[in-house]
Parts: sequence; C-alpha cells; structure tokens
Amino acid sequence: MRKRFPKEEYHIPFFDEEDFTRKLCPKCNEYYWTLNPDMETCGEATPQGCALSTFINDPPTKRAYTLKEMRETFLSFFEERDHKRMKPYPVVARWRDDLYLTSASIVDFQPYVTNGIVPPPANPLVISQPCIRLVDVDNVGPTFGRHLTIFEMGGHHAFNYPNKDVYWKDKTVRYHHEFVTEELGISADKVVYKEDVWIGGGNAGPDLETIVLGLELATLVFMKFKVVNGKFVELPIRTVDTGYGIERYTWMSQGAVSGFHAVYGEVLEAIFEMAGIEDVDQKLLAKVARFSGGISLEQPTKRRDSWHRAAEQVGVDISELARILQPIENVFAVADHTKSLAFLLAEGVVPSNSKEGYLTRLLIRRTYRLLKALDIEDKLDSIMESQINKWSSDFPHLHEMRPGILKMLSVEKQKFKQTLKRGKSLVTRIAQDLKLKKKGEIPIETLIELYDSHGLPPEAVQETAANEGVDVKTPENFYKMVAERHLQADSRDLTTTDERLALIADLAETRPLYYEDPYQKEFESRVIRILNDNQVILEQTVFYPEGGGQPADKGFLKFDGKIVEIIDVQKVGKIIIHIAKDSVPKDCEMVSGEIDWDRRIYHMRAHTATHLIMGAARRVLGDHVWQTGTQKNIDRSRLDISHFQRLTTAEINKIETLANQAIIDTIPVEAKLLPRDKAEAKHGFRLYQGGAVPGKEIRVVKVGNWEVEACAGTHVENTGEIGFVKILHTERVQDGVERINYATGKYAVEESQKREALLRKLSETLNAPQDKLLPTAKRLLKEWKETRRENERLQKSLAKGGAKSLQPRKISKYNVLISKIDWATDEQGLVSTSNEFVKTTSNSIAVIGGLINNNARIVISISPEAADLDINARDLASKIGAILGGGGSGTKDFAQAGGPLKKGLGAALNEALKIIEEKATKNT
RNA sequence: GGGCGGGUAGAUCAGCUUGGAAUGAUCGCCACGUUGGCAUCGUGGAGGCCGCGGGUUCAAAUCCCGCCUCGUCCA
Repeated sequence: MRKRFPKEEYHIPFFDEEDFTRKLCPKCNEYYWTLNPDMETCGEATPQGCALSTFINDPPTKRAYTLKEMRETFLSFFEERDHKRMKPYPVVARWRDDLYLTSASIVDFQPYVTNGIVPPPANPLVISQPCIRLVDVDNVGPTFGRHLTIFEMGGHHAFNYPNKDVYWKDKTVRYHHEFVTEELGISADKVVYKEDVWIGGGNAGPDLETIVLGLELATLVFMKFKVVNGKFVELPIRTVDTGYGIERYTWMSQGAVSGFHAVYGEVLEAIFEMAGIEDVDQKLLAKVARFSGGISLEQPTKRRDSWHRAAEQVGVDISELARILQPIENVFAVADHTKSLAFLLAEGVVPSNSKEGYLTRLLIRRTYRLLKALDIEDKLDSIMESQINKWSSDFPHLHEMRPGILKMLSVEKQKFKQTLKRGKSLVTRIAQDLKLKKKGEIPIETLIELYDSHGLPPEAVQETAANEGVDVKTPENFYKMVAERHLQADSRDLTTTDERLALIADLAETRPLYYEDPYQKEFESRVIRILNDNQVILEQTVFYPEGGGQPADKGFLKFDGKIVEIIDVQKVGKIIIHIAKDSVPKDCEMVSGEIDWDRRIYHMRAHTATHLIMGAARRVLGDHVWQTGTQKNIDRSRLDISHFQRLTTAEINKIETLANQAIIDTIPVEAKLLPRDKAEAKHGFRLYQGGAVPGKEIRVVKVGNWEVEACAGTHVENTGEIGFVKILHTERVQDGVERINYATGKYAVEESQKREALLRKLSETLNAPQDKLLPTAKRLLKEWKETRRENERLQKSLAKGGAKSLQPRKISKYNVLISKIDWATDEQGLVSTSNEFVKTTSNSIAVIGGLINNNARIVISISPEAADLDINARDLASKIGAILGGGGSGTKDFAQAGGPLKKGLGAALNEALKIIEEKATKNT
C-alpha cells in the first residue's frame, strides 16, 4: 500500500499566489499542480501513458545548452542566490558503509550532516554531483536518455535546524520556478509540479517532481521524517534535498532526439561510425523518441504497448522497428557505460568479485556484450580514450588516471575471456554427456548452476549447447529461481549512534590534546558528564578514540586519588567518551589521566608506516592503487590496497625497500587542519585514502613529498622514529584487493630474527650451510623421488620373482596360490604379486597376505578364465577381512581385505583356502 | 560480508555419489619406426607428495574438520 501525504504538505503560498490548480491525473492517479487549467493528465511520459515527450525537436528554452553550460548555469544561478558552490565528491561513496556508490547529491552529506553530528560545509549550498546508479541499467538505451547509469545531479541543499531556519518548501519551489522560467526561458504554463512521496536511506518526506513537456526534470524533496519500524518519525533537522537532472535539462534545451545526442555529441558519433551505423533516419528516431518515455523494462507489457504505438505512428512493422532500433540503443548504452567506467576506474575501483569492484566488473562485461553485438569488440580502448578526453576538462583526474584505466580494462578483458573459455568447454562437456544419455535438453537445475557458480547466462549456454545439438529452454522466471538459491537473508546492520547522540547533543566539542601534541602522556581536565556510571566525558583529553584503523588508547583516569582503568575510548560526533572498566566517582570536578604510552607510540609508528607503505605501493604498482582498509596494532598491522594482480615477491621487496628508505631519510611528518577546498586544490582527491571526510576543515597528514592523506590518526614527528618496517606477508583478501601485513620497530626486528631462527634450524636439520640450503633441499627432494620410484620398481620385480617362485596348489582344474609374504613394504607389493601370478598363470586365483604398517592385509586376484569358479573376490575379501577385525571390498575379480588382528592372518588365509576348495570341488 | 563451484601428469579434464590397483583420458613432450625432408601415421617411453594440515578407517584422491588458492553469483 503506497503512502500518500495530505494536500497540506504540498499546498504552499507560491501555488496560490501564482494561481496554480491542483488536479488528479486519471491515468497514473497522482495529484499535480499546474497553471494550465485545461490540462487533462499530469503531463509526464509515464509507462501508464499520461503523455508523450513533446519537447523533441521543439525545445521550450530560450537557447540550447551544452552539459557544461547547463551545469554552470545551474551552479551560478544558486550561487547568486547565496548558496555556496561545492566541489563534487567522488562517485565511490567510501565514507558510507551502507552504500557503494554516490547515487545522489545528498549522499555527500549523509549521515553526518543530515543527522546533526557534523555541521554542513555551507548552508545553504549548491553542488553538481556526478552520480552512478546501476539499478535501472536495463533501461539505459531503450528510454533514449531518460535513464543513465552516470549523470550529474544538481542539488541545492538547505539544512534547517530547530533553532536555525534556512528555507523550506515555498522558497525551494520558487527557486526552481525562477530557474526554469526566468533563467532558461520555459513558459510557466508548461511547468507541472507533481505530488509524490520520497523514501530512501531510512529517511522520508513529501516531494514535488517537476515536469516539462513529458520529461521529469527535477525532484524537490523535503526530508523531514526518519523511518522507524515502518512509521514516520519527525526529524529534528529538516533537509531540502533537490535533484536537478543536469543531463535532462541539457537534453530538453536542445530538443535532441535522445539524451545521448545532447550529452555525448562527438563521442556518440564516433561510436556510431565504428559500428557502421550511418544515415540513421532522424525523423524516425524523433518519432520514436516521443514514445520512449513510456518505456520501462520493469513493465514489459507497457513497453510492448509503447512500441506498438510507436510502430503504428511511424508506420513500420514492429519487428522492423526493433531491428533498426536495437543497435542504436546498444550504442546509447555503450556511450553511457563507458563514461561510468571511466569515472569508477579513475577513482581506483579495481574490478573484482565483491562490493563496488563487482558492480564495475558487471558493467565491463555488459559493455563487452554490447560491443560484441555491435561487432566492435576491439574498440573499447579507443572509446574509452574519447570519453577520457571529453570529460577531463571538468574532471581532470580522469586524465591523470588514463594509464591505470586502460590497464585495468585490459586485465579485466583477459579475465572475462578466460571465464567465457572455461564456460564454453564446461558446457560442451555437459552437452556431450547429455547426448550420450540421449537427453536433448539441459535441465534447469544445471542451467541455474552454470549461471550461479560459473557466471554463464542462459544465452551463452544456449549458443554453445546448440553446437552439440542440445536444447536450452530458459524459464521466464530464471533469475528469480537463481535468487531463491540465495534466500538466506543477509541484512546490513545499520548502526545507530543516534541514541547516544541524543544524550550528549548539548555538549561542546571535546578538546583533542593528542592533536596538539601527540607526545603528551599525561593531562588534567574538568569532568563534563558521566553516562551510565562508567562513561566519562571530559573537557579535554589525550586519549585517542578508535578511528581510522587506529585502536583507542588505554590508560587510567585519577579521580581525587581513585584510579580508574580506561579500557576503550569512542568518538561520537565531536565528543570523546572514555569507557572505564568499573564505575567512576560522580562527584569529582577534576581528573588527571595518563595513557599507556608503549601502546600509543607503537600505534603512532604503525600509522605513519601505513602512509609510507601506501606511498611506496603507489610508486611501485601505479596510480590505481588505493587504500581499501587498514588496521593498526602494536606488534603487527595491515594495509589493504586495490590492485588487479597478485603482488610478486619482487614488488613486495621493492615496496619494503622504498618504505624503509623513507625511514632512513628521516622525513618530518606534519599534520594540520586545512579548509576542505584548499586541501583539495593543493593535494587532489587522492587525499581521501581512508574515505571522504565530511566537514569544512580536513586534517591533512603530510610526510614530506612522500605521501599526503586526510587522516585523523596520531603520527610520529619524523619517519626516523619508526626505525624499521618489515613486510611479513601479503594475502589476497578478495579479487582486486591485496593485504600487506607488516610490523614496525622492535617487532619488525623480532620478526626478522624469528625468520632467521627458522632458517638456522632448517640448516641444522638438513645439515647444510644456509647458503647451500636451496640446492640441498632440491637434491633431497630429487633423491627422495628417485628412491620412491626405485622402491616401486624393486617391489614390482620382487613381486615378479615372488610370483614365480611361490608354488601354487592344484585344486581340481584351478591353480590356487595362497601365501603369506614378508617382503612387501606396502600394499603395492601384495597387489603386484597377486596380479603377476594371475597374469602369468591360467585358471588361477591368488590370495596373498602380508603385514603392512602394523596391519594385516590380504589381496585377492582372480584370472578371467577362472570366472566359472563362482567366487566373488569382493565377498571373499569382506568375509576374511572380518577375521582380521576389519573388512574388505573391491571388484569381483580383484579385492583387498585388512584388519588390525595380525595374528588372524593365518586363519584368514585358511578360511580363504577352505572356501575356494569347496567351490572348486563342487565345480568339477 | 554471504552462497555456490573448482584445485588430480607440462595443458584441458575424468575418477569422488557408494572408501579398496592412478594398467587414468586427450593434447603436448621424448625415443624409435615410416619419409629424400616435413606433416601425417605407427610403436614405445618419461612425466603424479590427487592444493596444504588434521581427523575417521584395517584402508582416503574419494568421507569429516580447518587452512591456502582460483572462479562465480548475490549484498
């Protein structure tokens, strides 16, 4: 059941002043506000068919804008109206743990700003934020530009606090209206405001969609609720969250046949040319484009309706229309996907099997399939080059990362080819096997497994299976069936610091003494508040709270002589909470405190060392290397970096050497707060190794010219204090992420000594000097192999000789050998002996026993001609195995038995003889 | 982060369900034969710690547990 807000939520003075009418759209059943009383529907090109995209070839604006011009027009419009212009954030939302990608401009300010932990960098502010949304990737192309995986969202945001109101609904709508009518020159009666309910990211509120000539241009959201257990609870901070589709405004202003034509221009032309698609009937495209708004792949029936109407309108057969449009839509999608990829890869996302890396891999593979369909698989690099060229003027990091982008694409291409190749041979084997079994169709279970475990979509399976004459029938609900395999609900836990926050929202920021002097060990402070008996909030502290992969300090606080152990320190907003082991006295005004210095100094060494290794890794491996995670500790720490291949020993050594060189060079480490824009201008977005940091000011840690990062940790003053860093080992955390484990200072020395000790022991054990260890080990292994082979040969020749020398007894027509031998050292000896005998003697049966590994073992062989003896070796083995306290099994002419009762060997052999005698005499 | 599938000869893989001989299969490699020479063909041969470690068992490539490693789907 869809939630709907009452009229009052949307009824603003502006609508009355301007004489807007509120109407209900009979098609989509939504309310909308318009200046045109004759309007019959909401005017949006929806799947329900409320209207068509009528701006095609008939733009309502006073002029045409390029994307760049539209972005600039938008930004300066709000800048002139007291909004502070913000630089865009990265498209990879590294500062959020509930999202991978920046999907809206408001994402930049969640959760810290919107829930009040951190003040906004400016209020109000305006931003044009590149966003990536992969949810409706299927619609990219067919909707002619309404859907894109990457787009710029223009947002003007205002954060309204209980004691400070900036602006709210009325002013927001007035701004929008002024922008589209005054600035862009669209006549006011063409602008429709449609009522809607917005829910997302745990928040909700009423919103107005603004629609012009069929196209939704912007969404004006008034975020005022938090969703708690499905109910709306009022938020203390009301946020104006607007999203202006910069690409859509651009498209509208040009009246182009598609959004792609408007946005991609020469890149799109180039792809069309590569694909050999020329002389596209622009009139036909324009006609179809009017209907494209009604297309939604989520509603295939509506899509068909829409196609039908388009086909009728254009006057061609629907299949003919599809034939013409399919490649064009593919080109559209390629233009879009490659831009997304350029942005993702430029920010150091390495294609992998999890998280944003996986999304990137999917997009790359999808793009390859599109290129294949267009028969221009080899053109990816050149398309990527034109994308980089096109967007670098506004986003210079694309150009900086050019080599990394191309390298990662080529590595990923190889991996994809490998997967396809593997899949092909697998499907071929399965198909051939099915043919043998006279089955002409691949079972659905197999189909699901091929996709789920081997990444082969049914289409790919079909193609290969067809070569073997085996059918593939894909059920309609195939992907749903796959999803059912993954039913176990894996939920992302949403951490709520909100409750704690409420308790301390009124308090002032704790003064972090550890920044002023990281070497300060003791301090005194006024007590501000005590929560839950054991959580202490002070005016100032030297205790470092857990953060940035650096663990919290430990130590103690002294309350009027009473010593309390501090076991954890947490930061909530800008307030630091000391967590004591036991309850603390409540009546003290002042405390003194001291931190565990040995612990802290090693955290500082480890933290600075992380920056050194990071700098070294980037120098050795390339600019695509980003920090994806880190954990510092006293004796060993780790750094996860993005890289598309396993680190080689040579690379690890190089990184270690470079990092140690930075220590030898005794480089000073500076940490200072800089305004965000200044820091970014000076050091680039590479600052955000640990994730984007919200707030006006950023703490920048600079290690000479070696490495600069935004970082909240404590560092040594000079790299020389680290002493020594040793990389212990590396591991692959997931595809595309390498973990480097290392130790610093005395722990690095200890670890080196441990390794030496191991070498020494090895050298003693092998009785070889250390520099001869390798050849010695090689020689020993070689000798061991030779000895093993020699032993096998000896056993065989002994078996041959033994089989000859052992005398069988004649029982009726059969040659029966029942014997215990003592020279077999493994079962191979017994097996060879019995086989040899049976092979060289006709009408024979052998039962050979021996002691192997402190166990009694018996091997039974029966020659083919002796089959009429009617003895099943398997049954016989099982019977006499029981006498040995074990069992036996095998085939009907060869079997083994065994058991721990060594003394039973004679009895077992006698039992075998008895059974054979019975059968043999009966048979004559 | 979770699910699923792999790791057996230089390469691609069978064998694992139901424990009992790796005479494993194909390609590649080596030798010999065929040939003027090559390809082809024929014959023979070399090449395996069955990913690592533990457990169960008389007996483990096979069953159980842990780890390493690769792939894949989903968040």
